[in-house]
Amino acid sequence: MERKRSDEIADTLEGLIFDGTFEDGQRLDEVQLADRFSVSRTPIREALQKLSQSGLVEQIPHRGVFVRQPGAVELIEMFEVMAELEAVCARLAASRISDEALEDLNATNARCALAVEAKDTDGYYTENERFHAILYRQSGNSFLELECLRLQRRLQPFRRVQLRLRGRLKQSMAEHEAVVKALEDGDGLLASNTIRDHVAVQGEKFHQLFAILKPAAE
Amino acid sequence: MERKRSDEIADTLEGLIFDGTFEDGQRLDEVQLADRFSVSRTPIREALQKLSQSGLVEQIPHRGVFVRQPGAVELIEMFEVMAELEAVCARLAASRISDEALEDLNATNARCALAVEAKDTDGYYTENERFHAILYRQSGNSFLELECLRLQRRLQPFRRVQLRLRGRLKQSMAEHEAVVKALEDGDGLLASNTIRDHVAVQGEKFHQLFAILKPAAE
DNA sequence: GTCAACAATTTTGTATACAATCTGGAAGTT
DNA sequence: AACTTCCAGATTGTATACAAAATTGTTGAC
Repeated sequence: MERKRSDEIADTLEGLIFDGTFEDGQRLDEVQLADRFSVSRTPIREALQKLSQSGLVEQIPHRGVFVRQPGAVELIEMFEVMAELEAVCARLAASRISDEALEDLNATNARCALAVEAKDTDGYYTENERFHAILYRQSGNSFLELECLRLQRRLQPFRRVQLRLRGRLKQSMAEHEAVVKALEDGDGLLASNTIRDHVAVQGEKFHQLFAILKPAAE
Repeated sequence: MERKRSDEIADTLEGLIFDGTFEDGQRLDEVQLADRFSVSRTPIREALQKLSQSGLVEQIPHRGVFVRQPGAVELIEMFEVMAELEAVCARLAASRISDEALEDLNATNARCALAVEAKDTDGYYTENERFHAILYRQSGNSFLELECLRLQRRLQPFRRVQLRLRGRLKQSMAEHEAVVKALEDGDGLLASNTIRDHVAVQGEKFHQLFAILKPAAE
């Protein structure tokens, strides 16, 4: 499967923005990037436009594109929306989910538990993402599923950071189990509230972390 | 305020897709469009990429971009998500809304009523959009507000069609008033449920309309 | 010394030229 | 006759060239 060069570049740039190589407000010079990737300006511009649509950079006509890292307030807002979207997924899933998917959720949770035991953060992270992805799918609404995946992807780097907090992994797992339990009981409201808190707490935890890290960076 | 030519083209193309000039599955030929707009392929490509990100067209590498009109199922899904997002806005707004904004909502509703009297569909539509926009804003979450506006914009052409249905305008107005009432009482749950039904019914109505119009088009 | 206007440079936006890839059909083989 | 191969045409993706706009630096007047 061949992809376009501009797509690869978009992915690479996305990574560079996520990991902080490009800091907030920095202008991304087209010719510099073209030189760096050994291509012309054309695919660079296409890549930047794609990032602009995702909200990772801001494009100002005749002035250039600038990295746009979300601030604390915006992050909290995004986590709030993520929490609400997942809550919707859970409520809808409660009446639409299949037995097979419930089984799948349990299996995923079991693998999560193994990863926690083994202190395998990466493994936990993968399974965690899978857990949420199943939930999105089981909302029975493909459009909602896609929107959730989109936002999840956007928040990915920030979710990851806060998993380091002591004891968060075990608590997170317990919350997952509570969600599955509620879904098994067909209790949409409970499932909805549980997952909302589960996600919202991540935003709050991140906020704390942010408050700690920010002064240190200056 | 100077805009880029490619942005204008994107808007124009969006309109042409909305009003059905380009039908579903049709390939959008770059050179043809370039000729039509009297520009080179470059701004055309930029415009098409933008539309691709919005989901109005699908871009298949080395094959071209194709118009992608949402089918009945996808539309219902989108309306369901819109309903849920607005429900979230209402719930959040119930505890965050300002007296001033409440006043604004009432004023907008009053103008809606006038438009209904005058059979001014366009006027009603404008005020209706404003009503919802205020609600998004009063969620107190800018990110949520933007997401709502984005989806609203996407559904715009389909919302408009279903307003023609007999008696829908009056009923819609009554629902608006019920939402404001609930917000004034600080009853987030009621406001949430009311607005959800208000939006969801639009999706259902549209579905009916779709079922009627579809056979006629063939 | 400060501010304003203007020119030079840099950078973005668009046009054109070229390369890579896909589509469709004709020719040839089994 | 059906299937495969390969070539020609068309179309997308990328490179380069040019035009328009903005930033920056300099000069000159007050």
